[in-house]
Amino acid sequence: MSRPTIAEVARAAGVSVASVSRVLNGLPATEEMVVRVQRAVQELGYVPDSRARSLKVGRTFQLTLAVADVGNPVYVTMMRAVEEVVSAAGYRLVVTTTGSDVVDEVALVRGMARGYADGLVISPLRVDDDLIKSIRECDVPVVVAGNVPASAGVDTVRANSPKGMALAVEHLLAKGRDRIAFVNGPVDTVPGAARAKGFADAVKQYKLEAAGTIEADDFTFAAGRAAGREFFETNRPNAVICANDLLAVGVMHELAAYGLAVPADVAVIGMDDSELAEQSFPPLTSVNLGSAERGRRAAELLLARIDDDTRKPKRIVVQPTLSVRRSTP
Amino acid sequence: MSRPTIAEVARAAGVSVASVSRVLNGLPATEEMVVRVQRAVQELGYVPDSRARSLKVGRTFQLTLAVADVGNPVYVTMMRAVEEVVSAAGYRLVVTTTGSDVVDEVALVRGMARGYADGLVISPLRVDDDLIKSIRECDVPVVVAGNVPASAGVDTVRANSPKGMALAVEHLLAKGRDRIAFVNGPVDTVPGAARAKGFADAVKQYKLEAAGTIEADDFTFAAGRAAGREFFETNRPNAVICANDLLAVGVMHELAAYGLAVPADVAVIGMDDSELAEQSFPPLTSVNLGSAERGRRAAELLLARIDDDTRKPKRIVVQPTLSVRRSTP
DNA sequence: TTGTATGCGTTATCAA
DNA sequence: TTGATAACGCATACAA
Repeated sequence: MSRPTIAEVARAAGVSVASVSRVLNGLPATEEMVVRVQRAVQELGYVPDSRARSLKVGRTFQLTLAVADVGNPVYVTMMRAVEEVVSAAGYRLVVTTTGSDVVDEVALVRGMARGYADGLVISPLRVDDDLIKSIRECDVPVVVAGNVPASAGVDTVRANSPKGMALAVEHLLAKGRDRIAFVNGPVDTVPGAARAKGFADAVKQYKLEAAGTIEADDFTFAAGRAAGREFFETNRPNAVICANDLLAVGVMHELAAYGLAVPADVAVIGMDDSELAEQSFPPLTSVNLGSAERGRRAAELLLARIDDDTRKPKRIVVQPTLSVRRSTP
Repeated sequence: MSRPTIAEVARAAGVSVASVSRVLNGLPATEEMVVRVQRAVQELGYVPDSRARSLKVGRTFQLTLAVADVGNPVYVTMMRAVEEVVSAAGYRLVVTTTGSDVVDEVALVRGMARGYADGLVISPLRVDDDLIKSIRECDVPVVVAGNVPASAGVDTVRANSPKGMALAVEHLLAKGRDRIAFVNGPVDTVPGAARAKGFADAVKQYKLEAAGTIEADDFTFAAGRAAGREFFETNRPNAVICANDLLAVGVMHELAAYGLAVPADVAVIGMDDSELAEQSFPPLTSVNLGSAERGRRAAELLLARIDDDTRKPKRIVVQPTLSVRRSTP
């Protein structure tokens, strides 16, 4: 015996399928009707089929969050925030990993047309015209957690990297560190470009002589280590800012290998203020770019747009703060 | 104008909906038919609706992976492995966080009856009769990544914690550490109970005098720190084995706070061999309980069972290895 | 308030 | 090989 349908419940309760549906969805019904239906539901162990319901109402009550790398702890933070908001609104969250290739991102957005989910929060690592186009043409609402042009006409919520970079530089200068190096991720990515600009701005504003910039191959721990190796063969900075926490932890490992103490010899600042910042040793001073708040607001924007698709696209910017820990003096 | 349906494609191509469906699903058709349909599909930008398809074929081509805590890096490893297998088989993966409460796990398994997904891999932290019952009664195939009784009649793939614990103890003894402490997670959890038994066995086998056992409140970094604090006020072990990497990193932080050097004063071994083990400082010697392989095999079992529900339940045990890093001499 | 009947978009069965 | 048509399980417009 397979799963009972609403028709069998109706038969068992001696009422119509419409009445069963109404009771199940909390629409007006007499006390007796409610009792009869609920009893039948109970007895048969009836559970509504979400597939059929989805087809009928045109919604899956499922939302997608697309991130580049589930191994990056910043996405854990963001995921938690998004999950909290959407589940409170009665949606399930589907987390998808796109990888760092933009064609996979485009394929994902295009695939949304199949109706897997009612909406999408995407945090794209790389953005090109194809991606913007696919987002604009997407059948379901999309919110970008990241930076795309206003012309894309889409809700966005992004971090303020330049401001965050300024916080990091100010902190280091206040602690007397003036030879500041910068380890970035790939500059052809959205966060990479933003961090690069932020660092350049800060250097100019504070009239620093930048003690070298290096572009790691990726935003990962391994890339951070490799960058660190390359780095300390050429420069001798007394501080280094990294584009995210994973890179920073990688660099710290390499510093240790070179016998340099953190923060005594070299101060290190990460970005994202992820759980890893707290767990690393020494605990990592990190720029909190508001990943939790960005996730929360992105989810809220998505829900709002699902509710009303005519509203004007919002562009939210979340301001950074600095979480000072022991990797800086 | 909204998304085109198969009927509109049929009209545009001047053929029947049945023919369109056939072409789209690669069933036999004449060359000309294929061309005409594909052209119409192209022109209209038709994309099949997965909701309707799901209702008709009774499958969503979606699989669920349920884990306790997305912040635990061991699940990242497992998730990656599962994702790889299921996506190769044409399924999307939905990752769900259950938290550590068994009633949430039961609710999740029960909810599968709604037909959200075609199968479930669950890695339960706590197991009770309700959960076993819900798994046995579940409408879709379930594979347990963890330890449940054979009487549950379900496919399982689990780690060999006792063996892993033995590896850790042997390694420490070989390095001359004889006062070995143990920081476990909650013993009312599946992994907690398994680790506890494993440590007790190893202590007996190697005739150790255990230098204290402590039960942390959770399998988290914060709980590890708290456990470490409590610990080093009472005991002075020269080695400590932790039930997972997060706990181990927490304990190492506390050791540093007490001015104890790792591994010189105290050797530390974690379990799971997650990415965090590599990233921690010093890099953490960790028992690899085969989380990647467990994920892979669990996914394979699930696919096999979806394919044939009559096959006899398999119980796979994955053997551990030791990843030696610098937190041990 | 309740029941009847229709349709959501697709696949599958059956005749042609 | 192709076309007409009946489901899949549910929600809802409309009638009673």
